[in-house]
Amino acid sequence: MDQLRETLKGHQLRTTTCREDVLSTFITKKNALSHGDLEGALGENYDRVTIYRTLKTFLEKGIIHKVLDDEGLRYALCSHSCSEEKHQHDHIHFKCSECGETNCIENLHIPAVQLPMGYQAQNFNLLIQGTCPKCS
Amino acid sequence: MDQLRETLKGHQLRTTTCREDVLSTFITKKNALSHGDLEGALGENYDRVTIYRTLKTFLEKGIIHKVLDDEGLRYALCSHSCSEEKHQHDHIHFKCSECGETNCIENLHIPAVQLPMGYQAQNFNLLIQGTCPKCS
DNA sequence: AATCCACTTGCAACAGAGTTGCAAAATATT
DNA sequence: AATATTTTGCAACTCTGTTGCAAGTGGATT
Repeated sequence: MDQLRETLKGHQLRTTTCREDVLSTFITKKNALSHGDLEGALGENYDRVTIYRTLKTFLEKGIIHKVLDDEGLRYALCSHSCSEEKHQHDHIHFKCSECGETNCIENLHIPAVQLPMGYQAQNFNLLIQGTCPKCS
Repeated sequence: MDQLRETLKGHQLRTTTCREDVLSTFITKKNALSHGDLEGALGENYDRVTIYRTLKTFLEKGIIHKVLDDEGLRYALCSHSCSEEKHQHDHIHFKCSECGETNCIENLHIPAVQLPMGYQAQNFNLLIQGTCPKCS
């Protein structure tokens, strides 16, 4: 529980109960979470707006990153400690069509892609859909 | 202009002016379009709701597919004729951070990825962000 | 532990995106 | 031209996300 305070302090953030609870939710559930998921988990305790603002702050500080699939926007913890300046920008996410969960796949590189002339790539985001180990 | 009617008929759709105009917009502008883009282009002529429903219909019939980036949802024409049953599911999209346009990159395969044990992939969606030929 | 300032929260109100029900209009078929 | 079926426009609504502001809290200082 003190680890939470450490993480927040490490990103120059005041420790508030909402931030601790949101961060802790991301850590215990390991999959990507939408605002709605968090509202479901903590909604009694905090205002909708506060959760939105917490997510925005965590994004800016590099604690979480956006995850997109055709159902909408989710967030997941950044694996290697990202900071405000330095972000790890290549992500692979796996969305299970059975259980609907989306997870980051760590320790896996996106293979190089030969882009046509003139395109300059900055970052890559791969979304794989299929069946996860739990559901197959 | 008659090609539009052919395409619609080919997907068992009645030809209406709205559908023709939406389809024609996708063909002339070649990049991915959001509902807002279409509303901007044709908004005087058709109701918001009608454009939403047209997009939904086109999606179901496999005429267009979803394209996602962190700014939201867009749609783009399916390259090889997709049908209601058979969809080409691997897509590479390039989003230019300068001009904001998102385009499908055709004729380019996503290299194989070694997924951890237990994961079964069905389709791949790669979003590359960077600078496009026009802007570099 | 009391004070202070800056930051954070809750509330209300708003803006935008997307959906649904229903009556009127348009399409394709005979 | 008449018909059944599909599509459209309108109104109303839901869901997601944002903004301004006053009240409350965190944490550094004394």
